[in-house]
Amino acid sequence: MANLEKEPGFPFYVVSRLISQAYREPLESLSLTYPQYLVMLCLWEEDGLMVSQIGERLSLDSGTLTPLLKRLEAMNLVKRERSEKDERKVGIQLTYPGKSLQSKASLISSSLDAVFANWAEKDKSKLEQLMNKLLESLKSHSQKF
Amino acid sequence: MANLEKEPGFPFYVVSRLISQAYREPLESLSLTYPQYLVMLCLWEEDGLMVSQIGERLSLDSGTLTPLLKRLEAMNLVKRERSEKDERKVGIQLTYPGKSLQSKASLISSSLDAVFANWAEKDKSKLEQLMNKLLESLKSHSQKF
DNA sequence: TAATTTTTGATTGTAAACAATTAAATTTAT
DNA sequence: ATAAATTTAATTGTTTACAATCAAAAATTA
Repeated sequence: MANLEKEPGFPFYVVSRLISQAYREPLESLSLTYPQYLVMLCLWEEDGLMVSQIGERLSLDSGTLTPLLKRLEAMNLVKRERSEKDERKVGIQLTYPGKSLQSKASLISSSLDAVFANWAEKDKSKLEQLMNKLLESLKSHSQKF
Repeated sequence: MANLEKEPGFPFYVVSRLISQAYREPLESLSLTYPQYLVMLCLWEEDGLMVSQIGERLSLDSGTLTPLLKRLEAMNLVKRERSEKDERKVGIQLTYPGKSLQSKASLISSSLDAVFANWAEKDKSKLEQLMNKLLESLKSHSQKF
């Protein structure tokens, strides 16, 4: 494993995919994918966000978000409405079913609890802290976000 | 941010994508994507691996690897040869251009150095340690890997 | 041996992810 | 005011990523 072990990015790549997989089963009850769930979390926090604002929060661009939001619209969870003031902007509004889904979603965020079950609290909080630090470092070196 | 902040998986999701983006520019000189680069790393470490063995090392299944390997074959970096002993198995051999590419690849693993430049050595090693621990925890809860 | 199960990779279909480009509207500068 | 630059989202094309299924071969069991 000499080569792969020298790649500092590799564990992050695998961990991210395994986490998405861990969310898959719990999210089936909402018929959402993991990225769709994250978009819904944004909107439950603040309804009526512009596409660009969702993109800022999730570090995703319109090439990813536009089709994803159209799928959420097709599921009748959101409405996409072009702003009248600035017709470049598209606001994303939760529909009633979209708002209602939040109650079902409260259990999802504990999907990783089993994974961390036998972890020391200290390690969990340290990892969280270092991941946030890394996120900031990466963003400050990123052109896009 | 109340909702997103409660999602323990979110930072891993963003970090992984920002890391892939950070590798994009350095990897352009090899005309490789990040996942293709990881496959090549496996093969530079051990030539002639079966598809399933690459999948184990990278936690990827054949639905991802088969088309990726066909692209590497189209680039003349690998050959795919069905085993004579067990005709279900397909061995992946490096071509001469595939082997030669390794010399150009030595610089790639330092693509994140700038990101970690002002990090304390202690934090870096702690993060690496905790990520490997998390990887093991996730794998032990995974059906697939 | 014959039937069943497992292994292995390929295929199909859907959904992200993102670079590059386009189009339209707004803002800024001249 | 008008030209140039910026913002914003959509579009296009390529590449992952993965579930589900299939087919063939091999290994196991009856």
